[in-house]
Amino acid sequence: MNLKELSKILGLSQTTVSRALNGYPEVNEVTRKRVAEAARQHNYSPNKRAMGLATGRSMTIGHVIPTSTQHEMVNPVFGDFVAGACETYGEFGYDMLFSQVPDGDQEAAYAELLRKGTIDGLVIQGPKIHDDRIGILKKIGLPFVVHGRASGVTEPYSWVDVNNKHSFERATEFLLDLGHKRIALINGLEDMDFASRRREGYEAGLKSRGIAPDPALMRSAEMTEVYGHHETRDMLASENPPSAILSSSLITTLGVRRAIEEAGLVMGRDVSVITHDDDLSYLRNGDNVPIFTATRSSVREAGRLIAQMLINQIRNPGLAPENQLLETELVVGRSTGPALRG
Amino acid sequence: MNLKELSKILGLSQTTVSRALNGYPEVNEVTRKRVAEAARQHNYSPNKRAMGLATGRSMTIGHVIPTSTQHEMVNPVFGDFVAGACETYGEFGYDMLFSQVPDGDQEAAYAELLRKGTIDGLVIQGPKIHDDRIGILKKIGLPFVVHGRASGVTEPYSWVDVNNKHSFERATEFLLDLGHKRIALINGLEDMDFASRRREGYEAGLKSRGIAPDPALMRSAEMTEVYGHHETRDMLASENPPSAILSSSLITTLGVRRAIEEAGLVMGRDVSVITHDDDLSYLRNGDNVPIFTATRSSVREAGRLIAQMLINQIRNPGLAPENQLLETELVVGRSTGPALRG
DNA sequence: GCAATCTTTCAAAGCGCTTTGGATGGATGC
DNA sequence: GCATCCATCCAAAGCGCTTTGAAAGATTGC
Repeated sequence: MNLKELSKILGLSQTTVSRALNGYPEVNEVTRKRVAEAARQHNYSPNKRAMGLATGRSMTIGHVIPTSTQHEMVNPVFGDFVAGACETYGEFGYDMLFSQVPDGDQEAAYAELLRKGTIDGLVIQGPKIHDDRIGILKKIGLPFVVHGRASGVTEPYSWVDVNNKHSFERATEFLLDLGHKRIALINGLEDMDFASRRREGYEAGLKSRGIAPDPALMRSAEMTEVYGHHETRDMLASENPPSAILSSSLITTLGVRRAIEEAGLVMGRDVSVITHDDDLSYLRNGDNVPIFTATRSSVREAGRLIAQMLINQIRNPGLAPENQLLETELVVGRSTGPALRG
Repeated sequence: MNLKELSKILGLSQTTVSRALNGYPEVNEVTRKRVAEAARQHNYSPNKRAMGLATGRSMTIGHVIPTSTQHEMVNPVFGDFVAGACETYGEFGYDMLFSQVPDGDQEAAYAELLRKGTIDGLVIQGPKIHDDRIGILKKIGLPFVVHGRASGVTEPYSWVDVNNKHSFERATEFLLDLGHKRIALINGLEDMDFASRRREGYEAGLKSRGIAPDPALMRSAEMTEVYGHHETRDMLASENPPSAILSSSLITTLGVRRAIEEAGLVMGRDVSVITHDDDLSYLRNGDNVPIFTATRSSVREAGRLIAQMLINQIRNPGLAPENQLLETELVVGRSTGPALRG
């Protein structure tokens, strides 16, 4: 069932039927109703490819699969982020398309995506401090929104980001207020922008109380459970172990807890822990009482917001880049307590 | 730059250029080279929508976002599965498209996906024992492959599944061999096919040694960390606690461990634990020494296999449904040990 | 009552590609 | 020398939709 057949059945031209279905004004309300009814009855829905060809829009938004090339790791945040974005896309009639863009020739890959006409816009995840992709996309002229920011990029572009610096500064001060002096940071890879900002926040927090950051307490790597375990064990076994740990991801923090318990210590008493919590649907931070004290920000909600911003950018081509900074919520759980007197 | 312009530049017809680029035989090797060179030089790549319209194929494969409606949970396995599938799609020139299909009118939604011509095939995830989707898709005639099986569906269809029953039977026997008599099962939702099969395996293992399954030791819910913690705490506090636990997902198992440690017990000594491990990239089961004894099967690899099977089905329309049963590997870690003499 | 103006409808062109059904010309066979 | 065949190329139709420009009919103003 296509437009031609449907219009033949109705005894109308394709023009009229198309206009009736797309809500154009120059069509009688009576015929519009008739058309709508017939379309439903005959199970007609317009062919997207043909529509795209005729309009030049594909009603599809691209996402690039965020695999870290180093360990081919998929970001655990991915699923929830996508679910959030997808919700919004659905509302506005957009589909979501994934590609794997080879790390080598990114520019060519993006340009091809545009030329091929497969997508109307793109979401960029996991930006590094100096991220080439932003410049490339601006040059190409493909609408895009970044999930996060790239501090090294000065030209304006659209982004939605968590206020990572402030968030970790506040968490650090919270620990300082509890009397902790030796606070460790188990961070993500610090060429990633979010991780770098968290570190800045951490250091700013320490400096505000006149404490110099100790390199021995600052770790950076891909945020796995094993990593959290390894670094924590290492630091706890050192001569001057930390009394508190700030961790960049809930998964890493599970490893932190494992190491604390293996060392025969009690979390929240012997060692305080604050984690960032992306509010993943499959990994909640406890139910009623939070397991960990955490800086929380829903990545699913971020997905929704980014989708909205991108659709807005696509629909209004001349629009200036938009930005949105999300504050985290500091949730106090049972993993933090006052520093023990040494 | 489109076909028309390119052919004008080359002084050839669109037909010839198109054929040269698509590898048809009726074109001189010399001109083919010339065309290929010009295409590269002018950055030409064919418009996918136009191609799709002309060929009737969209070179796009659909995935439906697997949100459990109950808690709107995104399956943690999602990211890695998608990454695996995407790899294979990329190799064969397919794109990957996501939609959220409303739970209510699935049939209509699938039929529309087909009619709209957005996708050439579909991957179904998370099948329940009685899954309507399979019947619907067979009726509609859209090629598809199921990740998992639906025991309640008798007609043939293509699937790739883990041998869940055998896997859990073997795990149960492994625990029995260690002398454990009271073995708990912390399972996923048992209307899900995989969970139901795992339970069958668990019960078969017990029965082979003449042990009757104890309903008090069998739990079923969505596989979160909190769930694992809750059920384990509950069972350990009971009059007749289990000495071993079989858990359906690594994330749940993290909760199991937390409860064991909170109870002041040592995992692997006081309570043995075996988990299923999907080999997620962001949640490895330890590095050298596995943390948990586990039944392991890479969900990323499953993604690759399913993508291959689906592409095969799409390319050979008459083909009979294919099936592939993957065996898990039993990895022995530090979470299991001999039963203590009561 | 007739020109002017709306309202409603339509025919046809075009989006960029593939593919059918020739055309052309040189090589081949007899 | 003529018919036949093959290799190579092309013009044009068609995929299913949107959209431009025009036409037909209804309504209005004077």
